[in-house]
Amino acid sequence: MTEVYDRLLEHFGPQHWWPAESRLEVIIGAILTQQTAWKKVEEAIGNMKAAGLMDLEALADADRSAVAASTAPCGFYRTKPLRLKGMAAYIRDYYGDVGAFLAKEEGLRDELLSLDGIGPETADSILCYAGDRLHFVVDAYTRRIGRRMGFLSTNNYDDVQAEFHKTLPQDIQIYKEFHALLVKLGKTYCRSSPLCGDCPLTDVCEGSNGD
DNA sequence: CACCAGGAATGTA
DNA sequence: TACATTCATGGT
Repeated sequence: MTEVYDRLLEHFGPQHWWPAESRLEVIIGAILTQQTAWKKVEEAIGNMKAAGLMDLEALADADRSAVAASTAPCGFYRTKPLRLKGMAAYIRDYYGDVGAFLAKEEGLRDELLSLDGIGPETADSILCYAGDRLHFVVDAYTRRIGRRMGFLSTNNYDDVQAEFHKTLPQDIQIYKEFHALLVKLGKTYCRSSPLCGDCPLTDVCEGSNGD
């Protein structure tokens, strides 16, 4: 697994994840990017900034329709605006600000999971990229690649994450970079089998199908 | 036309 | 517990 990381980093270089100006922006982006191309998330975040919604108070108190107008490029107009507002209201009401919320030592992941619209991957994205916690982010590419490369034996989210946690160095930068690199590899070579021939890791990849 | 994007919630067996 | 469906928009 670590060899895969080394070779991906050498081949693709640093991916500079997570692109954001603040931790709130990471959280918002994590919710907006669900089943949505990142380019659209950038548009939506730009819209939110222009509308003054990149702020915990403003977002929590904003009209759902106003938030929807900004997040429109990301689709899910009935759910995402409510989820963003719900998240903002929760953090504001119970912690005051994002920093205080992310500083919580225990139970932070469970608390994130209790919020509407935040599942395992989104929670770990927030913990890893906004909170600098050692929570590896497991996505569809990660499981597919891990299985093809032969370094993952299970498919369950928590089990896959545990494999990474026990194999990787306890280094937040590696956690951040590795996940970004796996997404980069997946988007570039693992979408359709013909591309596998040009993949830089064909020598350690067992096959192109099996999904 | 089908398929997917830096998933989650809900329903079914 | 393990799948299947729905959510919405825009790109390929």
